[in-house]
Formats: sequence, structure tokens, C-alpha cells
Amino acid sequence: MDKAYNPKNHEDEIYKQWEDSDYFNPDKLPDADKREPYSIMMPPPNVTGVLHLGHALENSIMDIEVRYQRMRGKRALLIPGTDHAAVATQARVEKNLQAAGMVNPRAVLGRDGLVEKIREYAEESKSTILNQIRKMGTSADWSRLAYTFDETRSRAVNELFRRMYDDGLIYRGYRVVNWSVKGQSTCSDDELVSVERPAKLYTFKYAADFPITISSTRPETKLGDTAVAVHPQDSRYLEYIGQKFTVDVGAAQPLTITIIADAGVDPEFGTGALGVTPAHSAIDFEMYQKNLEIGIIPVIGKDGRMLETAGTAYADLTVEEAREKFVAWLRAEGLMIGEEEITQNVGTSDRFGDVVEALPMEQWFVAVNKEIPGRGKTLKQFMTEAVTTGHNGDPKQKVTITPDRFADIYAHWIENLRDWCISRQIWWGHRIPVWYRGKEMFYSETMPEGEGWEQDPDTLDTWFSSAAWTFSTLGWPEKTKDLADFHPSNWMQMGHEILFFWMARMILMTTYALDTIPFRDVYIHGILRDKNGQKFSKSLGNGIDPLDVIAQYGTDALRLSVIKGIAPGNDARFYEEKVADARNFVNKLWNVARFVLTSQQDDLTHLSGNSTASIFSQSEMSERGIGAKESSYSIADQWIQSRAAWIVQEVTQDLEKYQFSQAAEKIYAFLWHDFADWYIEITKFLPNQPLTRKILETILKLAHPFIPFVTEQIWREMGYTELLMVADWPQQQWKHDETIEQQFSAIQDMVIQIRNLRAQYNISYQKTFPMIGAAEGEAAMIIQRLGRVEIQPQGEGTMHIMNAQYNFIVNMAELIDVEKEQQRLGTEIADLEKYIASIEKKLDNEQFVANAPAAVVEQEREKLAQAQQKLSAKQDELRNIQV
RNA sequence: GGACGGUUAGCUCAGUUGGUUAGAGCAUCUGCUUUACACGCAGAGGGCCGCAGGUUCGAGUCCUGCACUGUCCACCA
Repeated sequence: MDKAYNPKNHEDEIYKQWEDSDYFNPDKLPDADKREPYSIMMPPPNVTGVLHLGHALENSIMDIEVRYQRMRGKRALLIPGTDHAAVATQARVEKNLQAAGMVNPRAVLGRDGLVEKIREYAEESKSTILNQIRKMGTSADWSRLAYTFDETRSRAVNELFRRMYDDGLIYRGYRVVNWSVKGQSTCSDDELVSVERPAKLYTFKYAADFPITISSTRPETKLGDTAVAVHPQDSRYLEYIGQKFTVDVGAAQPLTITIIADAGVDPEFGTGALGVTPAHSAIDFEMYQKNLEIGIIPVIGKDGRMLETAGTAYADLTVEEAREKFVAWLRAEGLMIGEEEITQNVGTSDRFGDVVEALPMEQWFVAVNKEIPGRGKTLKQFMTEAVTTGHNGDPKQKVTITPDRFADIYAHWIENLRDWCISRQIWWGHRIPVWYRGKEMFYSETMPEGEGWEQDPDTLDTWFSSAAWTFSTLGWPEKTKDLADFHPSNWMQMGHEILFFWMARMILMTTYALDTIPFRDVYIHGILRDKNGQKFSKSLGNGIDPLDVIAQYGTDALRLSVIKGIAPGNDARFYEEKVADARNFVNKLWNVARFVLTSQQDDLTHLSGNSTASIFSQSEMSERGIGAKESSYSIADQWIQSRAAWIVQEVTQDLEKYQFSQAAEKIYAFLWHDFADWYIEITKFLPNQPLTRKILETILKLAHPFIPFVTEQIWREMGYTELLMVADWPQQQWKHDETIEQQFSAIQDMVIQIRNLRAQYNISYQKTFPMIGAAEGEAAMIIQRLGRVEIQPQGEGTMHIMNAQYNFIVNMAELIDVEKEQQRLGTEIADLEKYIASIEKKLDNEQFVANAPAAVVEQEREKLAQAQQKLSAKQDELRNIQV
């Protein structure tokens, strides 16, 4: 074995061995039929490039869980996969093409051409990502690899669409949606990122004779107003409700403004009256739906420019130009009443970055508030039930969220959920399986019979396919064996930022299509930030490539570093020192193993034999009546057994509760501070310990899910031919014994006392234990002196130790050559006194003080103070010796 | 505006139903060529657990208020 563990020499080879063993496939595990199924579906990374540290965290957590379950004897399945990530991928590729000089890729390449380009990019990205997942040591079943856009998954998507369409849950509707001008596509509500920006709030009237004043930050949209809404109890406006006014603001047609009442209007805000623009505001559109007679006039087009309806003066202007012009007109006409600088939140497109425009258009929606035929409930109810009472009120069908506070956040979000807009005007994704011919509309995955059919040009929201992930990966809609065995899945993990995007949609889709929950437990992890607490992002340039970290520190170190020091749901920071610490731990484990494996044949008895004899004679020991009893285990053995028993229990419990960080820290402390620092050191002087190998094996098993490579390698070095990966999780073969631990703790205290004594009297190791030279030898001495004590439950053993402690320290004191020390200190003190006297004499000399430079005098004073301090320290030391 | 976090050693963070003297890693300081490991060994220093109240025999932990900070949500035109 090498002196230091070098991950590069082992990782690739070990991963290959795991893959070759086929054990990643749960069906190939030993006695697979007898095992209880356990499944995790990997959150599929987007095929938009390469993996980042967040993925490293997810992979680590996921793999810890699946490796643990596999060792627990489960038929453990981790399905790997990737996500075609519709908008994100298309946006990325278009950006790349534009950077390469293609101004408008959609126009140049056409639909098929662009889709092909994106497909090429996605395939390349996919293979990069899958390799990275392998590099992370992820024990995923590659034979079940899935992709949201592959054939099986596409079939699932189409089937879901068909069923929901037939059930009337998917409908086509004319609505105001979020439109990204830059991306030329809709965005769902939760794909918006709200950005705060300064704006001007204009207060004005449509016309001089119009009775009500309104306010807006978007005056140009007022060219499409059809109503003014006021609160139904607002006395200022009561008389106008129901009246119609005709105003000419320069639009193509004079506007007919109806005064309507709406309880949603806040009478306290602004003028208490709201200009209603049904076509360019989601709220206004809702008012319009309640008062269809007011009409709707779109004035902004998909290109972000004003339409003809806005009037000849405004048509074709950008909204900004139109606003300027309209504001100028209002001022000129004397209609402008006030202008106020405010800050407002605007929604921007997550993927394209531009401020979205509210536009009315035909889109596809999933109705969340509509009763599902034959089920008596709405999708929203299903989504709520799954995390509260359990699906259909069955507590066994309940999704448990760790940490549980996210359940409340989720429930709150569901309450405010509106119909889900699922159509996108981009080309990369599952195309909507609906065909049109004139006014005919027909559901079909392939072109229907007959002439003149055209498929809907839109594609589906990428989350539509992600929503089916837990069962599409298992072959649904076919009734596969996998589906029967592995669904609902046991566990899912995700970052809190996609709780709504993804978890909510998975619950929606699974409860609807399979009448069951998608997973039993959800573990929410925080996001990794950089050393300064900032998010990792491309624009900040603070990204860290996991592969670089692996190259430098090894995969095990990376895995350990991302999960140590984190708590479920909380963000954590990632920095190099953490990885270095983890690497050190891996190396420590390696060296402990190296010692255990190489020292077995070594005979160290001569060391302990001689040194013991020099201090304690056999007769002396029996004289004091200590250590007469024989046991096959020393107290050190009994102690390490007890510690091991405790650690097995604790780590198991922590893993059951998804306390990964705590489990890792306990293993860390046990290996390093119990096993290596004490037990191993003691065995150097009390050899023939039968336990070292067994304890090491236990540690390897406990640590394997966290640091799979180094543990597997050591396992091989130990001579095992079967893989550690499929070894049994440690059984409880020892007993946790509080009494033993207290007694051993007393020994540890004793050793520390002796160390302190030694430091105080300045005694070297050589002086105390010429044959040993290691502090832990002292502990070995004590243990040996006690003999192999039979520990009494009443604590008799403790008594022995206390006796021994007393006697031992007395013996220590006897070892000190007091006279010699006194002599040495005596001369030192005498010298110091002389030195002090000479300085004092100098300072007493008036001529010196008067004539010498001030700095020199000060220097002398300092010297004197230092010497006096030193003297008093030496005197104290001498006094202590005499005691 | 609403909701939810965070505030514990110089730094980064643990601390599971309230319970001995509040922990870890890193950093700092001291001493070690000690044949498993300097990616190491042995020690040391460093904490009004954000502030103010309350409940309790007992509070880092529970309750109330406040401050600072972060995240998410929201149709104040």
C-alpha cells in the first residue's frame, strides 16, 4: 500500500469493477428476489452543458442513500437520467449560434434545422453529464437510463396529454399570458423572476371631461382600455358605476370606457380607480371575463411593438417609444396630473432575461380547479392531500417532507395556484399532439387521415414531462414489472428552488395518472454557495467544476466535503479548505488501514515487556491487589467495542433520519479520535489485539456510502474478493456499555494529567519511558497495570482505576529528579538575580539616566521588566517542585 | 405587503422530543523527525448561543416583542 492514498490510481478502475459486477442493477444483486424493493429516481440534470457543484451535492446525497439501502439488503435501484430542458436548451443553443454570427437562427435554419442543431448539442451535453455522474461514483443502474425526450418518455407524455384532454383537464383558451418578446414564447407564472426597478407612476385623465382620474406606470397600454374599475362601496364613484364614456386618446377608434365595480380595487391606493386594460394585464383580463360586455382591445403585438389598433400615431413604435409619445400628448393636452418616481417589481423571463409583456393569446392549459371525471376531486385537491392527509385520505399514501416546514410553504403555494399554461412557442420539446383543419381540432400523435391537417406548432412546457418522471422512468403506460415493484418510489431529493416547479407537478401528475403518490419521502437540500455566500453563477465567474476538484482531491473528498456541515433545507458554503479536510480524512483512513494490515505480523511485545518491567514489577502489582483477574479483553478492547456499538447505532439512526452530515461527522470522529488516536496507539504497546481488523471493517462499511472508493480499495487490500458495495451493513455485534466508557474516560483523564505533570516539570518522554517515547504508551501502561480487569457492573472497576491513578501519579512524581531540577533552577535564578542587579545599578546612576538617549534608557527598563518577570516565573517553578 | 429561514468561538457551521461543564472543522499559539499518516502527533487559548421580556426546578432549544440579514411569494394599478 502506498504511503498516501492517491485517488487517481484507483477510482476509475474501481468504478469499472462496480459496473462489471452488475450490482448497480438491483435485479442482479445476490438473492434479488428475496430483497425488498427500494427506488430513487435521479432528478435529471438539464442537458444544457456540464454539471456544477449543486449536482455534486445531489449525486452525493442520492448515492449515499442508495448505497446505504443496498447494504441494508434492499433491492436498491437508482435510475439515472437527463432532462431535455426545453426552453433552457433552446435558449442556450440559440445564444451560441448568435454568438457565432447567426443573427436569427430560427429564420435561418427553420424548425427542423434548428431542432437538429439543438439535438446535436443535447446529445453531446448528455454524454458529458453522464460521464460526470460516473466520475462522482454514483451507483446508478445504467441499464435503465432514461431521458425525458426519448421514445418511452415521449409515449408517456402523449398518453398523459390524451387522458387529460379526454377528461377535459387540458383545454385551449384565450388568455393573457406572460410573453417573452426576446424568446418569442410564453412563460409560466413560476418561470418569472421578479426584478425591482425604478419606474414612473403617471396620474392622468383620459379626457378633460372624464370624471375619474387614474394612475399607471404603463400609460401606453391605456390606448387599449375599455373600462375603469372602482371599489363597489367607494362613495366618490358610486354615481358613475354602470355609465359609459367615450374618449379619444389617439387610438384607431375612440374608446368606450365603462365604469365597473370590483371588490379587488383598493380605494386607498392612488386615486382609488383603476384603468382596465383587458388585453395587457392578467388582473384586468379577469375583470373582463366577469364583464365581457366591456370588450378587449389588444394594442401590443408579439414583437413588442404597438399594433394598428393603437392608432396610426403609435403603430409600429416600441412600447417605450409609444409611452414617451403618449405621455407627451397627455402633458400637451393638460391631462397629466402628476408624475411620481416609484420602484416596482416586474416579471422577467427566467431563460431569456427580458421583461415579459402581458399579451392575450390562444394557449393550452391544465385546469387545476376542475373536478376530474370519476374521481370527485380536482387536481389541486390531489396536490394538497398528498402532503396533508395522504392521497385520498390514506395516511400510508402521504408524502413526508424533510424538513417539514417546506410542507407549509408548499401548501400555501398550492392555495394560490392558477391554471397551468403548458404550451410554449419554442421548437425544442414534445410537440402538442393536436391537429387542426379549418375549425376542426383532432387529438393524434401522428398526422390524421385526410388532406389539409396541420399540427399545433407549440411544444409542451418541459415540466410536463418532468412531472411524469417517477413513473415514465419505469416504463409507464406499459404495465411493467418495474412499475409494480418500484413505484411509488421511496425517496426523492431536490433543491428548495424547484419545489413548486417539480415536486408539485410530480404530485399532480402521479396522483392523476396512477392514483398514488410519486414518492414517500422528499429530502430538501439547500443550495451551495461560494466562500463569500454568493450563489455560483456563470455571470459572476465563481463557478467550480466538480471534475477539477476531483482531479485535485479525489471523488471521496469531494463527496464528503459537500455533505459535511450541512443541515436539511439550509444553504451551505463550499470552499477548498473543506475539501482538503475531507481529503485528509480519507488519507487518515487509508493509513489506519495500512497500519492495521501491515502490523499484524509484527511482534512488538519486546517493547511493552521491557518498559513495563522497568516501572512496575509483577510483584508490585499483585502486592496492591490490582489486575489479578483475567479476561480475554483488556479495558481498551472493551471500550472500543462499546464505542463501535454506539457508532453503528448512531450512524444507522442518522441515516434513517436523513441526517447525512451528522452521520459523517460521527464516523469521522470515531475513526480519528477513538480508533486511531487511542486504540491503535495502545495496541502498539499491548499487541495481540483481536479487534483491530473487525473495527476497521465496521468503519469501512459505515463509511462506504459516503466515501465509496477508498473504502472499496481498502476492502480489497484486506483480501476480500466480494465487493464492499454489496457487503452487509454492520450488524450489532457489540454492546454499548456506559460503565466501560466512563472507566476508559478516567484512563484518558489520567494520561492527560500525567502529560500535564510532565510539561510542568519539563520532563521529556525519554526520561519517563525510555523504551516507549509515545504518550499513549502511558495509557497502555495503566491498562496493563490494571491487568485484564473483569469489570463489575456496580463500578468496582472504576475503583481499581482510581487506585491505580493515584498510585501511578505518585510513581510519576518519584521519577522526577527533584534535586537535579532544584539545582538547575537555582543557578538559573542566581544568574537572573545578578543580571537584574546590574541593570538596576545602571538605572540608579543619575548621570546615565540624564545623558543617555531616552530610547536607550527605555530599552534598559524593558530589559529589567522582562528579567524580573522571568525570575518570578522560575521562582514559581522551583516552589512547585518543592511541593 | 405576506410567508419562511438565519443570527452559536476569528471563519464556516452542527446542536433531533427542554436536562451534566454548549461542540466540530478550519484558522491562531505552544511543543514534537513519534518507523501508519506533517494530508501527521500532543496540547492551549478563544463563546452575555443577536437584543429584551416570559414559561420552567432547569432554556442555545418553548412563547412574545424587537433588531439585523437572507430566501420565496404577491394583481397596489
